[in-house]
Amino acid sequence: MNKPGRPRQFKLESALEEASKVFWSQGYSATSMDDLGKAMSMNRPSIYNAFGNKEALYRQSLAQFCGQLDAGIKACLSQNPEFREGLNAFFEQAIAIYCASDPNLGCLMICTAPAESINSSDIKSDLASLIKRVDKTFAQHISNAIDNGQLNMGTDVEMLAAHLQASLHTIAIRARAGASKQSLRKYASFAVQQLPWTI
Amino acid sequence: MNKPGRPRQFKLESALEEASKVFWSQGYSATSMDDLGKAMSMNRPSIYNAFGNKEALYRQSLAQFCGQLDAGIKACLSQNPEFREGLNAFFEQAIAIYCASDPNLGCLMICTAPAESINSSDIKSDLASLIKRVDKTFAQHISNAIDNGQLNMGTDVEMLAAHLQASLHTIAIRARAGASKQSLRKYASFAVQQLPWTI
DNA sequence: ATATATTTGTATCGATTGGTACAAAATAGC
DNA sequence: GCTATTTTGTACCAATCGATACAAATATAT
Repeated sequence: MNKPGRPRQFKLESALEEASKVFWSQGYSATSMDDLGKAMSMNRPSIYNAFGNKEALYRQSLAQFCGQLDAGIKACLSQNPEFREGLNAFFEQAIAIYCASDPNLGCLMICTAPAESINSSDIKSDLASLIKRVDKTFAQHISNAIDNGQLNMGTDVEMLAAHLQASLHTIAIRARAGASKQSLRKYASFAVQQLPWTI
Repeated sequence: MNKPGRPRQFKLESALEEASKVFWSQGYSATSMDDLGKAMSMNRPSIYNAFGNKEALYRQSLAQFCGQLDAGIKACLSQNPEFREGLNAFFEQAIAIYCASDPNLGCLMICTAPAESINSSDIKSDLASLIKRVDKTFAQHISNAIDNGQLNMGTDVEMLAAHLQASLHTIAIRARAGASKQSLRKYASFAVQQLPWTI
C-alpha cells in the first residue's frame, strides 16, 4: 500500500524544523526561498511541491512552533499541582527556548509575525489565534487555581490570563533585544509573585 | 546665511513621517525603496541623499516614533499628580496611537523591529535602547509615587516598571493582531489596577 | 555674469526575488 | 518488462530589489 514514485529524500518534520530556524532568525520577508532551500537541503521545486509557497511554509513553521509552545504550557501546568510552581516551570522553559540560540531569538511568532500581519490576513489570524489559544490555556488553569483555593476569588480570570501572557510577550521581545537569561528569570518570578495568591 | 544650491522640494520631518507610515504597516524588509519614494513624494536619489540608505531611513523613523512615545509617557505622568490617573491617561493615548489606522498597526518599534533585530545589530540596539528608556521613565515615576505614598514601599521599582512595559507590549501586539480598542482599554485598566496601590 | 554648491529626475546597474517548465531518476503495481 | 506516479535537479522566467552615475535645474555668494 506504499505510494508509487520516487521516494522523498527528506523528512517533513525535520525539514520544517530547519525552515523554522531560518524564519525565526531572519523573519518572513528577509528570508529567501534560496535560504530555505539551503537550510532544508531541498531544491526549490521540492519545497513548493511539499509545502506550497513561501507563505504556506512560514505558516506551517508557525503552527509547529505554536503547537510546541502551547503543549509546553499545558505540560508544566498540568504536571504541577501547585499553580505557582507550574508557572515558574513554564516561564523557565519559555526562557530556555527564547534564549536557546546565540543570539537569543525570542519567540518565532511574537517576534516575526506582527511585522507581516498587515500584509497577510492569514498570518494576522494565525497570530490572533495563538494569542487567544494561550489566553484560554492560562485562563483554564487560573480558574482551576481559584477553585483549589490557590488564587483569590473575585479576580477577573480572563484579564489575569492576558496579564500572564503580557509577561510572556515582554520576555520574548526582551530576549530578542539581547536581555540575559538571568534578568528574564528575575522578571518572570516577579510577575508570578504579583498574582493574587492566597498564601 | 542660506545654503547655496537647488532648494529641497520636501520637508525632512514630514517626509520622515510618511516613511514611518510605510514601515509601520509593512515592516522593514517588505518595504521597498520604491514604496518609500512614492509615499514620500521623492525619487530614490533624493532619499539616499537626505537620509542615507534604507536602514538609516528606517532607524530615523524609529527614532522619531520613539521620541514621541517617550514624550507621551512623560507628558501624561508629569501632568497628573495622581500616578494612577497618569497611567490611565498614558495607556489611553497609546491605545489611540496603536489603533489610529484601519487596520490597527500597533507599535512601530515593537511590531516591526524585533523581526529585523537579528539581521542588524543597529536595529537590535535601537530596540534595546527604547526598552531601557521606557523602563527608566516608568521607574522614575513609580519611585515618585512611592515617595508620595501612592504605591506601597518594598516593591521592586525596576521590576514593576518592566511589568508596566509588559502591558504596553502586549497591547501593541494585540492591537496589531486585530484586538478592539475596548478590549485593550479593559486590559489596560486592569493592569493599572493590579499595581500595589496604597489606597 | 560667473563660479560654486546642492537637489532633482532619468536611466540604469548587477544581483536577487518568488515561482515554474521540463526532463531525468526512482519507486510501486501489474 | 512495462506503465503510472512521484520526486529530484537543472535551467530559467519576468519582476523587483537596493543603490548609483550623470546631467539638468536651481539656488547662493562674489
